[in-house]
Amino acid sequence: MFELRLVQGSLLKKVMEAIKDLVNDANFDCSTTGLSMQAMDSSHVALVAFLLRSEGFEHYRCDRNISMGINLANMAKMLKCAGNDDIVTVKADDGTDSVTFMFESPTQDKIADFEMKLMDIDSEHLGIPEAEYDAIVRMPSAEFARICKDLSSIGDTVVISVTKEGVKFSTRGDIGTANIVCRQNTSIDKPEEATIIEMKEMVSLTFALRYMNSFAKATPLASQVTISLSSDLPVVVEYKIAEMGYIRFYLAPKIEEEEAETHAETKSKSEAKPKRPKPEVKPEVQIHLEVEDSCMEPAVESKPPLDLDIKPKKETNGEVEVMDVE
Amino acid sequence: MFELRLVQGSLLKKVMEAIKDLVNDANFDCSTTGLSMQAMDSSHVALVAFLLRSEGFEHYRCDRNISMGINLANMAKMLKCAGNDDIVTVKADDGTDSVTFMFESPTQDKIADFEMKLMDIDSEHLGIPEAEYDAIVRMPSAEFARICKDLSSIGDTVVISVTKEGVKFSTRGDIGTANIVCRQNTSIDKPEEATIIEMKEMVSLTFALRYMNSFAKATPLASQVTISLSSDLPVVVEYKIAEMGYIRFYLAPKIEEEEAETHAETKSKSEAKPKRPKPEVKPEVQIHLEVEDSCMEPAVESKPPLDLDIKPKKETNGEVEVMDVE
DNA sequence: GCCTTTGCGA
DNA sequence: TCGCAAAGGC
Repeated sequence: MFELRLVQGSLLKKVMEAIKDLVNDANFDCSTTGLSMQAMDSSHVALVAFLLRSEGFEHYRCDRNISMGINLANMAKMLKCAGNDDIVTVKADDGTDSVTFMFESPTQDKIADFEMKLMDIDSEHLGIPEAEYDAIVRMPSAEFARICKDLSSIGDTVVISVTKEGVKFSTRGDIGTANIVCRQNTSIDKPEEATIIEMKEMVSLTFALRYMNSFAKATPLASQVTISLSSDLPVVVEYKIAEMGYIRFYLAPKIEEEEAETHAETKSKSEAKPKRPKPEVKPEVQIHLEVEDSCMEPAVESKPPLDLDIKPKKETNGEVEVMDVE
Repeated sequence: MFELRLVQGSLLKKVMEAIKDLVNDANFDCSTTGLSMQAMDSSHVALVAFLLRSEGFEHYRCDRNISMGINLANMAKMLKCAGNDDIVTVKADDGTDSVTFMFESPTQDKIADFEMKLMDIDSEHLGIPEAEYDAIVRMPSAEFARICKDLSSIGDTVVISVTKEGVKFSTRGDIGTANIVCRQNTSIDKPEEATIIEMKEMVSLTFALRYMNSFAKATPLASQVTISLSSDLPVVVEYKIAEMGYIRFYLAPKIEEEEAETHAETKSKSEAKPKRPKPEVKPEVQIHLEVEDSCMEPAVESKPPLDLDIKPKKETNGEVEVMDVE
């Protein structure tokens, strides 16, 4: 049987709110390591992964590794019924096809339990190799969210360009162009407002703002966000969950059109971005984070999917290996 | 070249929010006097004018008078990307067909620049003659906004009647009638809560609430609103912008039906309102603030447009005469 | 945490 | 165009 108890129940609610719009159904993997999930978004463009380590729970018991197939919208619905101060307990008995959520009000005056049917979901657990990134930007999560929201009122894609001095977010749309530069700043007294850039190579990559805005739903989980960029890898947008783990979003860069580069103000930096080198293809199953087909821009030629260097691991018998890279 | 810098950037945002629903496109006139705009609303029923005097800006430079054709919705979109505490810089080089907005966060850690295409807009600058008004009401802007909102849930038009004692806002609709009377009150200690009436003649005029509610979008700009009424003139609803200027809305009164007057509770006062005397027609272009054709009341016979005594001035070569009546 | 405001769907 | 739900401000 599997059981966990979390005093700060709002945390689970926030995790669900952050991913439910991106992923429809996913397997929640429960092991001695903790509770984790990994799933591609419904259009196979982005990948979401979170981990909540067992040590972070007030109580955690996992007799055997199990995998619970969950409809995220339904689970979010149920968790919405928990008060923000409620203590949440999640319980799944072996051999049943349902999971129970229990919400206890802080005063213990109100106790609710919700039972939800589980689903059978085909999915393989992907081992995502840790990579070296050309640039890692750490900045206030609220600022990142604001920038993505603002830019998406002008254009559909964002070019993220990193230099030693700062990070620039640019877009262009029918009504004009926009550039937002965030300077590096190590505010010691307010570390949550710091913007810190670790850079090996200058990098400039293009992403669909639509997905960035989805990722930014995780903002309530952490005051800072970490954006890891490399020319030939999907960007990683990570929110650390205090004391427990993280939620990470992966998104393949858009291949910039030649025409688009002509306009780019960061032209000189574009050499830092090699033209989409073919990644070494593993003979096993290929996992694709596909370049989004935008029905808004029928003129833009649809590009072949970007191969991702993600090695699939066959998940056998509910046995799960949780990747724990910190 | 033209450049202005405004520490209180939220002010420009508020001006845009106040007018963007009323006017689609308009010329922004930049002269040594300041930045001003004058435009009729898209259905030619109301007129909007604002002035921000050059002295009010932290920096103001205008080498030659220029007129920038702006799509207000787009400009509002861009200004929404400015933080409320941001310092805003607006820049337009001569001979370019675009304008740049720059937003600096208070800490200078974030600097954004937005470039917007300008448009070619035909419009003549109207000299609006200062008029003598029968009655001028000054009252808290929030109260005026609340009244217009409340009344529009009952009826479509408001009758504003001014006597020495106070101002009455009345409406009637299918579900009943409403009258809201605001007494004159000179609160010395809280001048922003005062309601002050300067009256030469009793006056009672009818306006479309729809427009009044649009005007009330300017409420965040000033704690007080001034409503100037005369029987044969458009009402002026003015919000002063502290230290800088004003935003003014003009709206032609509706011609009351005889039937409507029968119902009017202010019947005795209706003599103060001469039956729509034909204004002296200037031989130049006639500017009409047309009486709105309400598709809600097909039974009401559409009246001919009310001629307004507004003398158009041909705007020549970007030369602008800013009316500055305080 | 509540309330106003804004964006979206009917 | 109105009403509802999510989001931002006090």
